[in-house]
Amino acid sequence: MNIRHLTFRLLQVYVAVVRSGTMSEAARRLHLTQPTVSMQLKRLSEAVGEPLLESRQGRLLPTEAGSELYRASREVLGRFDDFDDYLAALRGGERGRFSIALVNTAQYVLPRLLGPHSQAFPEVEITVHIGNRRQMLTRFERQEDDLYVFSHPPSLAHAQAGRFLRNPLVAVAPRGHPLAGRERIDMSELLGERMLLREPGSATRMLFESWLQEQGLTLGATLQMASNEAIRVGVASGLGLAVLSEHVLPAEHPDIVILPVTGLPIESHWQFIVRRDRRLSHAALGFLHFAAGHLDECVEPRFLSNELEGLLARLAEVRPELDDSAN
Amino acid sequence: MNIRHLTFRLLQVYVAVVRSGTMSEAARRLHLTQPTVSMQLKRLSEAVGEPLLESRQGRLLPTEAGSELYRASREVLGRFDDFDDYLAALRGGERGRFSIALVNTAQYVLPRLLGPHSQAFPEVEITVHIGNRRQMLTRFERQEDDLYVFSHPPSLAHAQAGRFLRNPLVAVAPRGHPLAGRERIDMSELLGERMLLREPGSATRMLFESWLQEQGLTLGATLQMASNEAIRVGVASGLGLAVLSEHVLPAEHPDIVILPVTGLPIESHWQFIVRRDRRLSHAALGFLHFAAGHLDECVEPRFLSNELEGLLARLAEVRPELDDSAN
DNA sequence: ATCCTTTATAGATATTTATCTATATGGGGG
DNA sequence: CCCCCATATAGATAAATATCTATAAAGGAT
Repeated sequence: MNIRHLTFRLLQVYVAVVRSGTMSEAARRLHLTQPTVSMQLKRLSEAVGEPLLESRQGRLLPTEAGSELYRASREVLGRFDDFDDYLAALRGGERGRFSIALVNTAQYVLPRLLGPHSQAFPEVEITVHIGNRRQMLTRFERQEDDLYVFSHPPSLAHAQAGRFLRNPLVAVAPRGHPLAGRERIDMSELLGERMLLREPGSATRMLFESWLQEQGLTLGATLQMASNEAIRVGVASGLGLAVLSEHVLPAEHPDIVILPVTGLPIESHWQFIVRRDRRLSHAALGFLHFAAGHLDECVEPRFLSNELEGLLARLAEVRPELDDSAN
Repeated sequence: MNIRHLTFRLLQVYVAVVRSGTMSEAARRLHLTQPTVSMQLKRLSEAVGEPLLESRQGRLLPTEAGSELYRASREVLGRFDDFDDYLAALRGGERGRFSIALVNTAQYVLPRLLGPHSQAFPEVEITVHIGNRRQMLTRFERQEDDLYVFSHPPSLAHAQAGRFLRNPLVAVAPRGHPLAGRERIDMSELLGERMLLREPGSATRMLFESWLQEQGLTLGATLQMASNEAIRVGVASGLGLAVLSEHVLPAEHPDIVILPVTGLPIESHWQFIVRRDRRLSHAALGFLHFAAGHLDECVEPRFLSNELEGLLARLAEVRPELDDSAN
């Protein structure tokens, strides 16, 4: 049997003929003319190298080889119908896989979105990468992930961004600190205190430092710690003060107070970043849609800042071009 | 996904590419040029409507959709490989189905061939039809079977024949009959006896009657019985004499004797008859081959008359033309 | 940066496919 | 014996397929 010139269409026609028992009838069902069907069948028969049908009292009945071909055809066509379903699920974002890279601080809120999404789409497999801003930038350059979360996007030449959450940086002190009761504090008053800082390369530190520079201030004593968690605990236990994302504080934080420093909080926003040059997986796109629609149910209202619809709209515009050129 | 323009060839190429991880390598293996493979892949990708492969550190790795397509392709190609095996078995006569129509008398010997054949090819399903000559002729006209066994073939315009077994008709009498001890008997001496005859339309009766006519003889009293079995028992129990196929007698037949009538036995031969206008199923052809090769092991040497090789040679000649025109 | 390998695109062509209309052929039922 | 339905063949054509060679572009490794 010569499999080379076997098309799925041919099998469809054949199945239709076996089902209806006559070529003319099959032709009508397939919206083809009878000679067309006749030819197709002849081709198929030649490809197989055996007669497939024989006329018995006006009906076309499959021969031995024909019956087996019919079985094979149905299985094969069925398999590709399944594949079609699979594709549909993939396209609907109900299935598939994507990876997302977060800067450290975002890990305090992203689970609020990822959790409900997994609930809604259990077939979608998500890989989360967490690290500081510098590490995330490297991943971004290497195009290792579908989605990225930054406060300040890297060059937008190759990417598009959409804000979704406020990320205010606040100054914190241990409960009982001398400044804790004050109604208004100037940053300069804090410079004498030891400040706990994240490592260079952290987004929080970067933001804080550039804000200080704007204010023309310089830090006194500092202590570097590699995680927000460590800093929070450090502050609570009197190691020093710090400026960090409000999201890092638990809902209840009896041992820590936020200082009403003039000029704070430093406002920043987390945003989803999507590379322009990498095709976004359906699953990732599905997640963005999910986030756009359910963000308000997943985070506290005061942090809401949902500009994802805009991002989705822009993505939808660019997509078609990519579709054709892609691989 | 547009299944219309999906060919098996395309899937083969795709599978080769996924396996080797590069298009160039796949092209070499398939004895194609690299641009060819590139184009094919592009077409496939368009048919599916999704990118299938992405380049990761120099290797082409399937995307989510690509992996599923790979799975589907392998299953589908595998299914058709199986179909190919099935066809091969069919062609080799190892599998399939055929039907054979026998005149009554032949049922005493045909099982000797059919049995061993079934032993050798258990996957071949055989339908046997048995009746008298007239019934078999009707089946033959209607092309209801693959093979027929006659002593005297019908018009050979639409058929080919090959002898395979002597079918001598002998005169029999009950043991102890007055003529039983004689060394030579003339047929005319038997005409006074009552003769047991098969029904009109039976081959045995037809042969016997035409022989009588040649000899210018006419029967006296007759008694008609519908089966060879009945006649044999009838003769044994003294109902009369008969002329019947030697094959009808069991190996040991203590209550019946064969009379040495001058001019007997009437020589005839059984032959396999194959219609020219109906394509012979592989299974039937396989049986003829089997018969040609194993006849001598299956029947007593004195009945042997194997001219099947000639039939097979003639069939092999005609076949090719049919092959093309056959549906 | 530069070279090598891999992939993609362009341009070309013979073949095949998919499909039609018109017509011939053939087998059963009255 | 003729008519009707089904099937097959012929002839035609636009589209697509399968392939090639030559060349450009892209991505990694040195």
